[in-house]
Amino acid sequence: MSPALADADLVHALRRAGLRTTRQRRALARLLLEGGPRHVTAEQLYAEARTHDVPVSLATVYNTLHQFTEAGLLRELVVEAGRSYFDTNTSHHHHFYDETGGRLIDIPADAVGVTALPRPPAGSEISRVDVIVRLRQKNRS
Amino acid sequence: MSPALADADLVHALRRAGLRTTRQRRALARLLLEGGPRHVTAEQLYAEARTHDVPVSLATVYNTLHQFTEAGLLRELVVEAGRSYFDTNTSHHHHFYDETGGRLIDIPADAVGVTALPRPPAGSEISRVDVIVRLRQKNRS
DNA sequence: GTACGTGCAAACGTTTTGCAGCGGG
DNA sequence: CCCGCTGCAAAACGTTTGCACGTAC
Repeated sequence: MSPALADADLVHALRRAGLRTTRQRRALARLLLEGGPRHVTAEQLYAEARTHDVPVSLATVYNTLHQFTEAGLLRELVVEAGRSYFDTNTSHHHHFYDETGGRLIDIPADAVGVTALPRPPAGSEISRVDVIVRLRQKNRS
Repeated sequence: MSPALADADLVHALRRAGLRTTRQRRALARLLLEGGPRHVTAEQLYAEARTHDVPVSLATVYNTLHQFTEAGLLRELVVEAGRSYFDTNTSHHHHFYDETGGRLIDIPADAVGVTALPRPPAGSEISRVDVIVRLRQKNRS
């Protein structure tokens, strides 16, 4: 269903990020990076790994997700209390969040204009602007 | 430091929201609504209540915050995994989030322009647009 | 009087951590 | 060979829940 990623590509991506290319990281990187942009929770990725017969523990999934995030391979999204999503699309963009189903949908960055923000407090600078458009099921009347 | 709120005002606000005017709710409402817009976590409010000799349990603080939110007296904000903030300013506006100190600062709604959003998926409508501008400590070089 | 609110402690789901052992470089 | 990574289990964290008692109305 998706173009197979060569092991060499994954190894390269990991090494560039300064991470050792362990079996688990390669497997998780493949699951994450294959098949286009995705939004996953740790639990989802963990389940997926086990489905694909990738022996990995939940703790390692969390560690790996955070390492990938620090390395710039992923972006962490917080839209709901007590749950983190990880987005494989690290470029600047925004999100719809379907509150009912817990699903995220990308919004291209250029679809949202952010004008004339107040100057950030002294000593700080903007690290990121997140726009989350929350969606509610429409009245089925 | 802040204009004392008459008990009658608090009672009125609660009754309008369809909530019984218990001692705890009156005390928490006073802490929340006195002294201008605030952003509090449940834990913060709990600590504050105890400081002010308001006997209340943490569970009741959570219950009350959610009831107030449902009643439209508060707005819940999720900016960080595993922590909810409650904003006493329920009008449409956005936020700076100081990632270092965990502090929130309001941004007036009209300082941010959101243009030409893609149409929401069929069957859903926009319930809210949250803009979070994340701040990082500037390089002290 | 009765339905709703409260307090406590225990349960919850997600995330983090401590540590012995494994394996990439 | 060594240091970083892994796995497990246990702990930590914020939050929710179940139930007996209290209280607003």
